[in-house]
Amino acid sequence: MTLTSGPFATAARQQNKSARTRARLMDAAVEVLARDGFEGASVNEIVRVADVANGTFYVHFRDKEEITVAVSARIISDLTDQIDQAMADLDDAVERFSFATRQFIEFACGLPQWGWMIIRCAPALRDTYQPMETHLFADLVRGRRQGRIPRDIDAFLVDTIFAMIMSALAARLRGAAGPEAGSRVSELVLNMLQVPPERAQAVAWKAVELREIDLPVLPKTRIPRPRAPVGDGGA
Amino acid sequence: MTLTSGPFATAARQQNKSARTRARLMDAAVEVLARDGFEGASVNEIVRVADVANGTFYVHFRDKEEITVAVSARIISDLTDQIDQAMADLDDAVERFSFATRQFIEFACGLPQWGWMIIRCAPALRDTYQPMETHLFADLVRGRRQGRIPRDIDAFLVDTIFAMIMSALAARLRGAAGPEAGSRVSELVLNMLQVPPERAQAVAWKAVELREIDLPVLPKTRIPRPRAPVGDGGA
DNA sequence: TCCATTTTTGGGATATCGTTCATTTTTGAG
DNA sequence: CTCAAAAATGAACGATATCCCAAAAATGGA
Repeated sequence: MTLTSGPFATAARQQNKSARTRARLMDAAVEVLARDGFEGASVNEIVRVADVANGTFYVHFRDKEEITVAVSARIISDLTDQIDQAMADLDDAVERFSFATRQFIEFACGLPQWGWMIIRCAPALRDTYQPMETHLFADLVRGRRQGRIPRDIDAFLVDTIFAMIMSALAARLRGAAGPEAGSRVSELVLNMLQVPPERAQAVAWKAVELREIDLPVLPKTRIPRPRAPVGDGGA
Repeated sequence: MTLTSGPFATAARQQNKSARTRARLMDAAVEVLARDGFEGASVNEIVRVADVANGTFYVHFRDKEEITVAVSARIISDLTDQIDQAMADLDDAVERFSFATRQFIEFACGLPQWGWMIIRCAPALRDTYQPMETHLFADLVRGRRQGRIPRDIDAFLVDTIFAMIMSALAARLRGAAGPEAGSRVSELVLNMLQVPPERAQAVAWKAVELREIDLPVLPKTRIPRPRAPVGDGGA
């Protein structure tokens, strides 16, 4: 099954053993969380999938929540970084929104386990997933300031938009919607924001070159072992 | 704690012992499902809350899924019945939509456990909750036919709208939104459907008399014991 | 090659899970 | 009240959960 494959394991292949084991646990966690959801997942199932002894888990993580947060935070951070980078040259906030939405959905479809994991864990770990909404918020406020979004932006609205995007992703993952899902939900959101319909449609359906997100996880190049004089027990 | 209170238990107070125990289990299930979600809920926890012996559970239900479906189906059915009834005199589909949405959110806020339970179980039991979307679908198609909703209606769109309503309900339940949540999300949906903005606003914010949903569960008036020569299992 | 350090191991303590079923308690018609 | 039918009980079972820790294995610099 999932032995040394998986995005985290692949990215950690050059690192020391501890990091590699940690990465395998994280890959396994994604698989289990995607399948069973946060409440339904168990540490035992994660170590089983990772093909690692159960005691090993507790060397790396305190409990289910910690590994979930670790995995989620890493995925969110890498994903938003890469999407930000891919649209570095886009100034128009409306186009940015549509691009990011489409890129996000298509990406999460390429790694369905990541998609499902996000969908099933976001409600249970709201503050961990907050950065995604914050990003969204920022772009929308920008569009408002640019005069391209007539409607006022606030937290309730951003929450609503986030729910719409997640719903579209879920539909896509379960096969109820095709690749057009991103454009459709983009257009719906822009209509909701009272962007002129012609413009909403033009932006949402404009052909864009969706980047193939590198490898979801970049190694973060950590040197194997710098120099560790004495062990000290933290809190 | 939750001894003989709870909506199901109250409604079953006049029925035979079996029905009363069943009702207590259902009340307890709602409490546990609201707190722990579907995957996280356990039969043991349900019987603990219901203050009933563990073996008793299996006299009434096969497993966790069965009681969840039973509870959900009953709640959905009662709720949609009552909302339908409350808007029997409303013809305009746009007004019907806004009314139903607002009534639904306010109702689920009055019984927060029911609200949380719906939010946390709907994703896991999609087909059980399908009737809600079907109702929504019907009203929207009606509005389309009436010429009041310019945008075409399809499953993807209804899914999106459902997600928006659930999101608004969640915001309301967690205290992030006030009583205006229903009107806000109504207006957003109507904008999305390309209903003229003035009309959307007028309909969504029009003062309506929200009915206090009776007792969520009506007894279904089953005579305590009519005369039962042989037991028969109705579907 | 050797060996101190890092890392993994897997079994054990303890708790809870779902489920069954022989037994006890409750119910209500006669 | 009597007593057969209906309902509820809770002890007991095996599976599985979390978490810890003494011991074994792997690692990598000298």
